[in-house]
Amino acid sequence: MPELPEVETIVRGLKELIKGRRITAIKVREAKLIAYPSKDEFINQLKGKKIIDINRRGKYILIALEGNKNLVIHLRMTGRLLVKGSEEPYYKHTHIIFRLDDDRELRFNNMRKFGRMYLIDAGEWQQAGGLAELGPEPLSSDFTLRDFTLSFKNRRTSIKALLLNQKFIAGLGNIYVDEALFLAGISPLRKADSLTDKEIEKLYHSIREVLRQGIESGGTTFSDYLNARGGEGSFQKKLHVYQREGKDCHRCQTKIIKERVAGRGTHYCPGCQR
DNA sequence: GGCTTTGTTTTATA
DNA sequence: GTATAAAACAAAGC
Repeated sequence: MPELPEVETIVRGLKELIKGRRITAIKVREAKLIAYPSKDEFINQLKGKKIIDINRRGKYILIALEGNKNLVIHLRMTGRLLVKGSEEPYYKHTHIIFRLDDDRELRFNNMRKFGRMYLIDAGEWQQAGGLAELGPEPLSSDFTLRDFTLSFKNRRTSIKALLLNQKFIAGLGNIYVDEALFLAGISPLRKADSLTDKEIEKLYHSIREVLRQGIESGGTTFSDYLNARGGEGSFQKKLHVYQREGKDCHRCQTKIIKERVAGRGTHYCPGCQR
């Protein structure tokens, strides 16, 4: 599940591998993955464009192209962006292929076909799904404890649901929300406005810490996630609660519980998360 | 063939 | 308009 650390790892890989390259041809084998504009427009506008830079906003990948165009990509659950030599065999579920001018290819692989691509002009960010409405970047220096604390006002939903809300904070998904709440010692069932200022501060630091560690480990690979080179991440070895149902808590040896919270599989330690 | 998975959007309700 | 919860949706693997 590509969340902020996985997307960041992919973006860093793409910067090294394809920045400055030119797109010479596009093959679209599954047109529904292009959300905007039409398939024909998408191909026509991309052909021949040079890749200026690659960046990230929340879980969105932003590929800046010459001519003020931006290729925006969301991987959703099972999306991969892989850079391969054009002679290398395709993985299963390779749906869109960008041929580059150095005889390599950028391949959009997507088992469940949930991922989406958007090709937009400079002023068209509204066209790219929820990109324009994202909340703050948790690792940015602009993301202050003061703003985070203030944003809890009048929020009565569960802390789990709130942290998954991309308009509230960008980039967290099911894995890193569960891990951040464990580090902070806060139960996912708590109502957001029941958190004390001290708990919010703990959570603020936990979110940033777990995301930094996730990036340092190159992301979490359970079944699908791979970086741009096709390599796996290693953060799955450092998880405290996610996918550890029934196992002993690393801190207090209580058995980890899994239950549905906010409609999602939610893992936590009833011993040290209150 | 029903169940599971998650990120996001949609819908209904207060 | 805002906040929230629940449902819907995407599709493949088991």
